Amino acid sequence: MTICDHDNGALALNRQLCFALYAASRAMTRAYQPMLQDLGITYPQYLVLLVLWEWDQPGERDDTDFSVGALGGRLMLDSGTLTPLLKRMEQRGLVIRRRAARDERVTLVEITDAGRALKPRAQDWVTRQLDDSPVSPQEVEQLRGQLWTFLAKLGGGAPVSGSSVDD
Amino acid sequence: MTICDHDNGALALNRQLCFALYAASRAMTRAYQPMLQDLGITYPQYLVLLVLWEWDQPGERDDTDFSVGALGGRLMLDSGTLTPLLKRMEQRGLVIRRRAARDERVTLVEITDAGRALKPRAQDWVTRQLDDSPVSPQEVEQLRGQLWTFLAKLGGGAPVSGSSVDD
DNA sequence: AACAATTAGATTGTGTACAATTTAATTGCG
DNA sequence: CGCAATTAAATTGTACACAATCTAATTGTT
Repeated sequence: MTICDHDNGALALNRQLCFALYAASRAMTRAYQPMLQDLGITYPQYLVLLVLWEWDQPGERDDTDFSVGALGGRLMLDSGTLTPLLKRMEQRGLVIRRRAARDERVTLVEITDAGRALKPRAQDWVTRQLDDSPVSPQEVEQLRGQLWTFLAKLGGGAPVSGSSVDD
Repeated sequence: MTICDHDNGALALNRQLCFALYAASRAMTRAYQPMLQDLGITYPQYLVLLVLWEWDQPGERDDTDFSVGALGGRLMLDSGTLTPLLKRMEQRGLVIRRRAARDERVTLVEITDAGRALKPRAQDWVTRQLDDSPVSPQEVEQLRGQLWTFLAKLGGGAPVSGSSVDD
């Protein structure tokens, strides 16, 4: 039983980090569904809001940097994903899209009050989850750290580049 | 600088385990692209093949268990995802789909020789990657373990259920 | 100024994910 | 047996991902 002569070697599914990541990522998305459904948004839209909420702090940045490109850089998503996603968010009144005056190629993304209004609700939910999570804050912290270390070595792009190394 | 009065608290993007998982999973898929393109398959199709290659060992299981449902259980995917994916794999000659004789509701999935032929090529690539990876085997192992621990606590389903706890 | 090269998004096409519904086969029970 | 519940896939509809291509605006030369 413990002897596995059938040589799947490096290819055993359970041995694959890639599958563990894939499964864990989808399980995480699933775990967010109750909140997302309550807020009426999808998971990637929620990630967009996380960025916009950060950008919405007074005097954080030059307004001209709130572009589709900057958003994509932060989330590592390209325009093929973000453009339709942002259009849907615009239809729901969560953001406004407009061309930059100084460079008409650039589309600026601005959060609306309706978008801001979702923040405390998300915050409450996340805080509540962290409180009665079966996973300890230390475990979460360690896993998150390892994932970013791993991502950096994959050349996938750093979690943040510069200003707000806030934790 | 270390004081972040703009209270994003629990919602700072970089603090989100969910985003780390999401980004890492997509980065991993990206890392597999060269091989996948070479084999002419997609990432989820590759995961299906990993399962089929495991099932393809002599005397491993009852044939009647090589169903869409069993595949979905292993990969945590439902028929809405698997059915079209398997149809595409069938068109490329990698698998055969047929109804089970004993229960016509069940669709059995069988690997073909063309599907088997991809295994050594994948194996070579994965082995090569592990060899000159910037991430040590210990790191990979630890991360993988933590992800499964985490997944189990999320209630996402165990990596394997029963027979082949082979590593 | 003129024009090739670059850049930022948008578009197109393919392939997942997954909720919700539908269809067909099987099971359980009176 | 007969039929309501269950079960397994398939289907439908919405929303990502991402490669490849296209379009329009800008820049860097000469």
